[in-house]
Amino acid sequence: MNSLQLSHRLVPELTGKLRSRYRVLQRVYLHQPIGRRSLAHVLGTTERILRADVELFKEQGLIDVGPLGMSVTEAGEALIAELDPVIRALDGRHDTEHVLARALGIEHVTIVAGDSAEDEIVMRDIGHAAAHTLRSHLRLPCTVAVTGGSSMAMIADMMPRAAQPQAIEVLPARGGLGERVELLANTIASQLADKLGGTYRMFHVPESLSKATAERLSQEPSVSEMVQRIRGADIVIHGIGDALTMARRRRLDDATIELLRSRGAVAEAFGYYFDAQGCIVHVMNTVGLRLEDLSGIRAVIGVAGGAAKGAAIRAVALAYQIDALVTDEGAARAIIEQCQK
Amino acid sequence: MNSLQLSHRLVPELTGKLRSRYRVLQRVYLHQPIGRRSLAHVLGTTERILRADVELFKEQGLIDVGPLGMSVTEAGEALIAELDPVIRALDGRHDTEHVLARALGIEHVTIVAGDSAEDEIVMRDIGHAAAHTLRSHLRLPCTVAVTGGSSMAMIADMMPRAAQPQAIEVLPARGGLGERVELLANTIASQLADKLGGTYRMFHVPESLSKATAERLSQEPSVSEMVQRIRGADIVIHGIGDALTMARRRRLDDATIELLRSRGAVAEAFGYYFDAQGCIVHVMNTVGLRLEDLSGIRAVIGVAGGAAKGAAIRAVALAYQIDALVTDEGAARAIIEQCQK
DNA sequence: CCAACAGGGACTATTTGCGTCCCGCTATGT
DNA sequence: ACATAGCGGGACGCAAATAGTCCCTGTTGG
Repeated sequence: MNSLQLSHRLVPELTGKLRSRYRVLQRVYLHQPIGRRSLAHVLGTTERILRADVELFKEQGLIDVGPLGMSVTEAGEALIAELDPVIRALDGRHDTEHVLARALGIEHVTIVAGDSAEDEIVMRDIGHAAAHTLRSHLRLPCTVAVTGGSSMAMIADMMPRAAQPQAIEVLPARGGLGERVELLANTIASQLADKLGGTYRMFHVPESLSKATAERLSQEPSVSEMVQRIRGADIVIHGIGDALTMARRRRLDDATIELLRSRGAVAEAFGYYFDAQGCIVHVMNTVGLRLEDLSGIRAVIGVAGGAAKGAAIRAVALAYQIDALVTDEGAARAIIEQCQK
Repeated sequence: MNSLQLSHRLVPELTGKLRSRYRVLQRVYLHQPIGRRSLAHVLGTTERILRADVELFKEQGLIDVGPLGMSVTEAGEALIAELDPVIRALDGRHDTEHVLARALGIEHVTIVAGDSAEDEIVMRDIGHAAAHTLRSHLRLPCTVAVTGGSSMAMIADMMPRAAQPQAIEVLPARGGLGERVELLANTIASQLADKLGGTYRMFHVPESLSKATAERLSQEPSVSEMVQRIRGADIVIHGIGDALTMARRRRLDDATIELLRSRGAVAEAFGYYFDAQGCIVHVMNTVGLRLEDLSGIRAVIGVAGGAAKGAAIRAVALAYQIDALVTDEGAARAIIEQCQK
């Protein structure tokens, strides 16, 4: 029982204020630089009510105010980091993390507050937490394989920039997925490498190949070398998608979509589609990381948020061994509900 | 850095409330049963302002309200105990304790909030803390020697009653001191033994004997046996007095008082008078514990509070080895001031 | 050069907190 | 047995802190 929980008995209004102020400070951090007005809009409160908080933060030296808006100082950033586990324990996320860890057989689960489906900024927080998780798993020298997707893009965005070059190589886990360039694994690998002070390699392989073409392509020396590198990565960090959403985003043909639907596909991860029991129901014909490679990889990190992702997360956790999961309260609730059924 | 100190950055108004509420709850505990009106009077606030706190405590199940007033529940008592170190650290007493411990060469110093000279209830708190200290030093079976005085009486009063008999023998350290029966070492020994579930022995020896009579008395078998027991005690817990105050209370003759004054006596403990350097300037001719016996005793616990006792505490700390000191902020401040001179 | 958004100030409405006075109840002492 | 002192709790009204609203000025970026 820590001192805060004890104090809660004597000053119950404490926790509410602490949480709300933490939330405000964290939002400033995630949005910085940002003005009071937009912050108020984002947080769903009024501007006036934020002024009290902002003035407090300012005199505590937690934020700087500039012409572009507010941004948190180093001290503020440190406070956010130090207070994170406190808040986490305070609203029971710490307990939920353990429940989830046991239910899914994942060693380390991190749940950020909110639901990224309802509030897009929660995605940034997931990115922040996932960046932290990734960094904690790095052991130099190190090869990191990444997938595409919005969660992954956010990780690269929220990753703090390394002061010095580091012996890290970032690779895309598979050929291109998705259509928007900023969500491609190649793009994300380059951004992440940039932030980490490491190097990256691109991997240009078209999607939806015929099986024969894919195999021939794999035998090309340049491709084959990349595939070797990827399969020998130390860390894989990947998004977890909803099967049908991903299928549509990849413009799969109607027949395949119907196949997925009929086989009860709920989850997608690096080109594999899984049903609720974690069985593979479909595989994309692309080149790169295969499911069977995962067992040889030191750390497999999954990232996904939003209530709709609950089923998908649970499915992939059944399908293969995940070492660390970063998600949000929305997804966590959904998973726990599913497990109780 | 604990969670409360971290939270203080985001919710600074919190600590003030926590402290004041803790103070209120603690006062209820020390005065129980007590009504809102008298509590308000004691705390120097208004009744109305306490109502908010009291209602909170009630709904938190920390106090019971009865026709005789309020009293704290077991849960409340536990909370007070658990929160004590938190508050102690919060208002810097924890640091002061370490400063004092180093300055006086005492291993364990406990400082309770307030000044018992200004507020008599602080004496109860000292008693409470000293009772706790004493209990923490008990190793059964155990012999405890006690002196007289108001501090000591308060310890017996605040000592929680043991559920079962325990192998503890409580003895008066020396012959009777003081005039009021409730402050006599014999009385306190019996009360303390009662609370601890132990046994006690009385020791009736008149004060201010001639040296010859005292020596003859010591050779009486019954007296001699008691003296042996006392000198072999495991724990000595004693009050520390101001020299002149004690001299007057014991109705010493004017010549002796003048002697004490001329020799710069500032402190008194179990019949010995010390100057500011800790040198013995006078000894009462009574029978019982001698200064030289202290070195063979496992734990010597000193208890004294109030700004006026500062010099006395410092003097006895120089005179002999004290293992644990229980005092208040008033005395602590006085000691630190003295040391800086 | 101007539109947009930044922080900060001023005024008002609302809520909360607190002082004050009162009542009914129950132990306690005569 | 009764009077009384002390208990908790209710009610009302004022004052102060809090929050809503509107406005002003400076900076930035197209």
